[in-house]
Amino acid sequence: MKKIDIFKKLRSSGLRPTKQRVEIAKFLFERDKTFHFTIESLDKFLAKKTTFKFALATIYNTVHAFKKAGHLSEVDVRGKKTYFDTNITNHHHFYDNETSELIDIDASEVVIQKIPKAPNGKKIKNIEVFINLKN
Amino acid sequence: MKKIDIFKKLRSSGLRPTKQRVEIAKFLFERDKTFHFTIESLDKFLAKKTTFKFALATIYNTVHAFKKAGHLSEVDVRGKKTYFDTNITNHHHFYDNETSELIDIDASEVVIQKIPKAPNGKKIKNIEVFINLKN
DNA sequence: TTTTACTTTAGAATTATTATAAACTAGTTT
DNA sequence: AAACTAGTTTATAATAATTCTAAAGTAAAA
Repeated sequence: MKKIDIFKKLRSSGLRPTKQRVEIAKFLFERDKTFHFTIESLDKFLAKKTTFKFALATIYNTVHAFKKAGHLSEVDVRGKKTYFDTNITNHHHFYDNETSELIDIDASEVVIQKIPKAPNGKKIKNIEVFINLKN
Repeated sequence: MKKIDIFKKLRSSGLRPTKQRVEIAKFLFERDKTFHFTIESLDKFLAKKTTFKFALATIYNTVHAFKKAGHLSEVDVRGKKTYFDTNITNHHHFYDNETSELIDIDASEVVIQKIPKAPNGKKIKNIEVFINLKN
């Protein structure tokens, strides 16, 4: 993804392309594979990669802005920290408890044959399959 | 579940049947349906139901002791609070985002036809299906 | 009944996250 | 290009959930 695309992505989401947002967006979206992270890990990655500093609050703000704009999704993982995912398509996850690592599973790789119907008055919003791994 | 069973349950898990643990165990396990709760909600329920006080730390300790002993399971729910479940069988959940409520789905009600194989060196520990609900 | 090891408790500490308010900056207007 | 305006970053404070700590209490063993 080119710089100009980053700018477009931000603009189209009503986000001003500030120095920090561009840097975070480049780090998150200029890659081939999907990327999973927590705010803490993102902060560390950015500290290594770039010269200028990011306030933690800025990282929180920016990541949530991206999430709100639909550029990131949030993943349900047991634990205290919130995990984010650059893969915003409908998909599932492996979770490796030993390494606390998430691995994407393409939606086509999981076929569900039978599912209960939603309780009265409710509809199914989405189905998440979470496969816990062990060694 | 009778009081004597509660005692046995605690004993067999290496837990001394103290006043607090017995009271919490009775509240959690003397019921027909499975029960979902957070520490905060359990604290409120106990405050209503019983006369003596429970330190929050005791509730945390006791719930974690029950979990460690296999009497409770923890549920992956996005958000800050940790959810627990008195249903320790292999099963799935509906999650109602409007009410923050969990509803059990029996394992037999979900049939998965296709699943990817675990990454090299890893094995599948368990599969959790999480169905998000909307109105 | 004395002892010992485990528990409870209140409060402090920690961790993740969100709020705040001042300083700053991008984009627009002049 | 200078001035303006609205959105942004920052450091720090506040909040929320959870864990830690050390003293006081209690169950079970001796």
